[in-house]
Amino acid sequence: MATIKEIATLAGVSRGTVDRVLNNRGAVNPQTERKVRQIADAINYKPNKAAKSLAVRKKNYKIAFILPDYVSSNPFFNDVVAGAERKARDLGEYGVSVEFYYSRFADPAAQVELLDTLAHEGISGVAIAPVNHPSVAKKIRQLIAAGIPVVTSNTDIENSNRLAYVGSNYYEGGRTAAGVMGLITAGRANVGIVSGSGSILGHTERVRGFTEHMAAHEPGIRIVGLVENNDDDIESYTVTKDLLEAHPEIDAIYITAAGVYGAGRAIQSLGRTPPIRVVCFDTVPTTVRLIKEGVIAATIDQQPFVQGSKPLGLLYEYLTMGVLPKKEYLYTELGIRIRENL
Amino acid sequence: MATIKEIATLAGVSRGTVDRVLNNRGAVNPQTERKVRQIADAINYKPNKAAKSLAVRKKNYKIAFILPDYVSSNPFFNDVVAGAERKARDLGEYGVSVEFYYSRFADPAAQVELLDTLAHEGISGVAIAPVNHPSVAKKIRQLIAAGIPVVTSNTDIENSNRLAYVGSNYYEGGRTAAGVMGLITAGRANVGIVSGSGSILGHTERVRGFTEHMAAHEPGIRIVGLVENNDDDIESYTVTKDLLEAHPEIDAIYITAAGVYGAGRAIQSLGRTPPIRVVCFDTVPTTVRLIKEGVIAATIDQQPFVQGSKPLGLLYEYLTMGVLPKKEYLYTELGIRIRENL
DNA sequence: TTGAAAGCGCTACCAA
DNA sequence: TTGGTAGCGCTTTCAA
Repeated sequence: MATIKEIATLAGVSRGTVDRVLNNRGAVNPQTERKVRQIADAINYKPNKAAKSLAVRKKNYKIAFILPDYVSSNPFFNDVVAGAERKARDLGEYGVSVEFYYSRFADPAAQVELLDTLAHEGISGVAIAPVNHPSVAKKIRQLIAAGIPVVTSNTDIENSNRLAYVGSNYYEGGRTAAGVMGLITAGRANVGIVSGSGSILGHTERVRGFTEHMAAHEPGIRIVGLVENNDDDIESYTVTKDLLEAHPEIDAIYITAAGVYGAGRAIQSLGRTPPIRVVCFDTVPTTVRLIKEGVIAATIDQQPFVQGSKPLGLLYEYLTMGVLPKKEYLYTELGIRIRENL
Repeated sequence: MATIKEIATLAGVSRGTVDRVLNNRGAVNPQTERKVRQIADAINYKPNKAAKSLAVRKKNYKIAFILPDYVSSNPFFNDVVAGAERKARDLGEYGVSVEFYYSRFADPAAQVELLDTLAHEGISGVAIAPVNHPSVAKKIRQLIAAGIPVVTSNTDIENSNRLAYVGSNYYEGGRTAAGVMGLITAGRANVGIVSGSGSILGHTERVRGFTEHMAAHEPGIRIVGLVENNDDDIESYTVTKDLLEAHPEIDAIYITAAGVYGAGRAIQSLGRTPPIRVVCFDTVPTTVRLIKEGVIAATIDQQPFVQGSKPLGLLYEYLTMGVLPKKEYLYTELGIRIRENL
């Protein structure tokens, strides 16, 4: 384990000089620089992370995690928050603090203002589930330009220049759901789709991935109808019931977003034989219950815990070690869950 | 962020004393002790991990990872090794070194000797995929007694008193496979089982989990035969072929261990219609290929990467922070993989 | 352009 | 039973 001190001794310079070379700060005589670099990789120098994060502790890093305010009513986000809080505690033990903020959904102006305030209060980094609006993208670009790293979580936003996105690949999620549907129906089914909202990108992508995969690989599967539930369980219940009554031939249902419980209850109440095969997303408590009751065959999980924890981890690495995320798109894994591996 | 120094000031004692109290080293006046403890949790003291691991760096921790020597011929273990190497690199940046050892499979004496040598050479901790033999368990107990933490990976060993086990829950893996089989056959199938070896606990557990689940929940699924391939692809090819020829009624195959490629090729070569539904374990390259070709419907993944990385992480936490694993059994997740979410 | 030194929070050792 | 101090590897500041 080589250290800066060793390099300094070998090069016959001070530790400060070595530091300047290795971290490109301040000016150094090109001769010395070359010598130091050469020695550094000759002895395979790797900075000690514990020492690094101890030394920068004086900076008192503060990270903000901005979530939409509907998190409390959406059990999916419970797990995102749990992941974030867990990581926040870990980072606390390294001297970094995390604060949570909730900004009104569908109100880009409010989110922009919050970002602005945080920037002025000297926040060190930001994790955010952004409202998809150009004004938010612009504000994020400003933070980035001011040297404040930003990572998006759960939903991404274009042209924002954020460091990375941590979340689901919605299109692939749709394809995976299609694959599961193909397997459990042996390639023959009439599918009804219950989606969230046509104006939310993630939902439409999940529909697109599903239908495109079916069109390409499953000639025996027809999509016979699509309804929207606006992520509301009651609405979900009624539109699903209407859909099933209007299309008695439906023997499979694909639910792309929230409202799984409402749709599930509608399906259950009709009690069709043979039973309707249902595929949906996320592993919230009501969904677990419906899987156990045999109403839902499978659900696709998108690692909400990771969506909470990883953005904070990336910001920490960037701030204390100067390490950029390996990839711009850090997609969470698409886990297929059935009764037996819940 | 409270520090030891602050506590010392508030309590009117030295930092050394606070350290003694908080880490239970050396004797301290009960009065002082109470006072220090009280202040510590009044200001919610949490030790700084970076500082902790920097300070213990002088100890120059060395961890050994002992794997069976067949890892090189078993692609599943490539991922275990990859996970371990990745973590080893990370730990290197915190001043901890990791060395890999390969001990002959099915030779408990060799593994015992290796453990003994390492202990005498002053190893700090051991991660091991143990040979399941009482002599190995006994040696592990000795290391534990000597203060050397041991964590098992991939396979566990009874009565060894190791800190924790990181790996698959094989019984649950069998149940999950049964669940998948139930879904993709709509509950009607004649299943042939291709297992590894009746003398390897993991394999028999996967058979047990599968058959018990079928007996309890799937009246329409019959298990009509079981053959063993000894984890060899050629043997797997021939026994699978024989099984299918002896039982023309078989329309589903469950493979519990290695030899997936051989079995898959046998199934493929017979070209039955309707196609035989196949469920197996692990996501090695040949399995991926067979899934893409439509021969295998689904595979159950057991996070080999985690089996490599987590044991090292646990040992690091224990050695530098004195933190014990949260649980004794750290089961990896059972991920269902199909063509679309490989 | 460089060196010297203090300090991040914790551990460990020696002296009292 | 306690205090004082040096040191882990790195960053940062001040002076030269």
